[in-house]
Amino acid sequence: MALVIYNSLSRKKEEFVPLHPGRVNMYVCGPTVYDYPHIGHAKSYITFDIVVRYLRYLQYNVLYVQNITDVGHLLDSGEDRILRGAQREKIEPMVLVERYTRAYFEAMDALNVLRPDISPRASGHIPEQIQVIELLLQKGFAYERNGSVYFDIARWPAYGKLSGRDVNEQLAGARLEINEEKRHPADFALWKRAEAEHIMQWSSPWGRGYPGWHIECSAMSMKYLGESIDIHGGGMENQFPHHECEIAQSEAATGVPFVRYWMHHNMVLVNGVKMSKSLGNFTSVQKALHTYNGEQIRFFILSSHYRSPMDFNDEAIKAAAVGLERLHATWHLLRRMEESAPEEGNNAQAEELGERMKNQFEREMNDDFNTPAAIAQLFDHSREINKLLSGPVTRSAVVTVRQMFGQLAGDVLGILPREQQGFMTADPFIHLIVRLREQLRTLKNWQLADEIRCRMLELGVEIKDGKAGSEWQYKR
RNA sequence: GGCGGCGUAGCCAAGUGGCUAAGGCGGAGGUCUGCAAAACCUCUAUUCAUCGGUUCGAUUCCGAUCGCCGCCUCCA
Repeated sequence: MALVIYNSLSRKKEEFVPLHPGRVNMYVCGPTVYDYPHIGHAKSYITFDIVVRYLRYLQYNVLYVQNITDVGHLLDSGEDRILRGAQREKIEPMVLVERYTRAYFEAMDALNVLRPDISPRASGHIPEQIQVIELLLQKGFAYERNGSVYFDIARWPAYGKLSGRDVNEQLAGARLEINEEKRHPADFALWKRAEAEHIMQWSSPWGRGYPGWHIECSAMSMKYLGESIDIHGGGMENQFPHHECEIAQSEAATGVPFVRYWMHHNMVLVNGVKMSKSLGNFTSVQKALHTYNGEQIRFFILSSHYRSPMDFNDEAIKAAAVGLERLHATWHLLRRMEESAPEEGNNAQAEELGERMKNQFEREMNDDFNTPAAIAQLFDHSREINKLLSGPVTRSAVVTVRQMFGQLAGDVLGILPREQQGFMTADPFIHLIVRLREQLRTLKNWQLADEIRCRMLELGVEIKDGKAGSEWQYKR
């Protein structure tokens, strides 16, 4: 069965067919870097990390662009978020941007989110944005007023097709004061005139100013991925107005469809309400990482579907983390058996299991990246593997199953423990201690053996004694 | 007021017009075992918010009601 993706544009699941066979161009709305990333960001970027990883698993050549917004994203008060943050921390705006861009990547690294192929910054693409705005003015889709440029909604009847809205029925100025410069209340800024005190400003054909929030995505998407792209991802809260504006300005400028598949993930809730910076009820990724490790947070996020809301609470994460231990235990067992299993014997059962693991996992993932169902399959596979490994088994059988398990749970879902980096880890020393302790056990020196096990656990290494010897793993 | 989503066991969470409603956590019992843990086996929703309708048959489709959430120019 082929991959099916829920397309927000049609509100249906559609078979995925990329514009160019074998390659996928994908753009995801990145963070505005004025504060630490929170769990909501984690859900967003883990969601699209899975999309990229699975598409690559399916042998697509994926080019993944995710912007860094560092200008033009305004608060209700009209202040730029970046300038506000810079004032708060009493530093230069670009120092703030650099600080939180790094914090963002560090957090995503900890969550085992692969970095995008390109992470373009809005402030580094002012000429490209001006170019798109000029094109829109030439074609008559935009107008200039007092040094600001607005998109003319009246010239673009399709505005509202993504979010199912009729702009004329929306309450004009429901939350924001009506801007007298606009012809229609729904017209949105492509370029804003900068007052003298506004530090972040650039020269433009319309005077000193700065770009509107929406235009960066259109300009950078076009620059790196072309006029029509396969997948554009983002949060549901950005469906309107942000993505609606992107479609309008992009398609008005190029005359071709902007995005083939729009993907929107649902929100993270805290006690039933949305987690957001503006509500102040967010948990930063850094803070969550004090309590849980990256795989645990990632696994918890993947244990509900990306289009479902997710309530971030300790009870649920702890329960998920215990479940993840089962998958890790199977992984450790596979790794250990790979070294100890004999060469001789029959592999038919392992071949059959590996094939079934692959088919069942793909069946779930092909259904709009159904990670909770795919994880459920892994639990079933895990049980089967444990049973297989408790009987006579050959090394090549173990390798077959280990490779498949590693590919599905590790490469695609990214929930297996990662190899330690660096030229030397504690592993060989732990291994030595475990071996020595095994000798104590054969001598029935239970007291000392138990003390070593207990002290090692305090140091974060769990030792389990089995019939065939002792196993160990890091425990956090 | 407009647009969209959700309500499945003690908790988390898939799913389907009809055979036994996945999986995880928790709980109960068992096998194994120096102990501990793991692993394995068995059990743990006559029922899918409520009420109607369509249908031979609905948790699934339709309508209404209740509850919760998001968006309506700030957000991942």
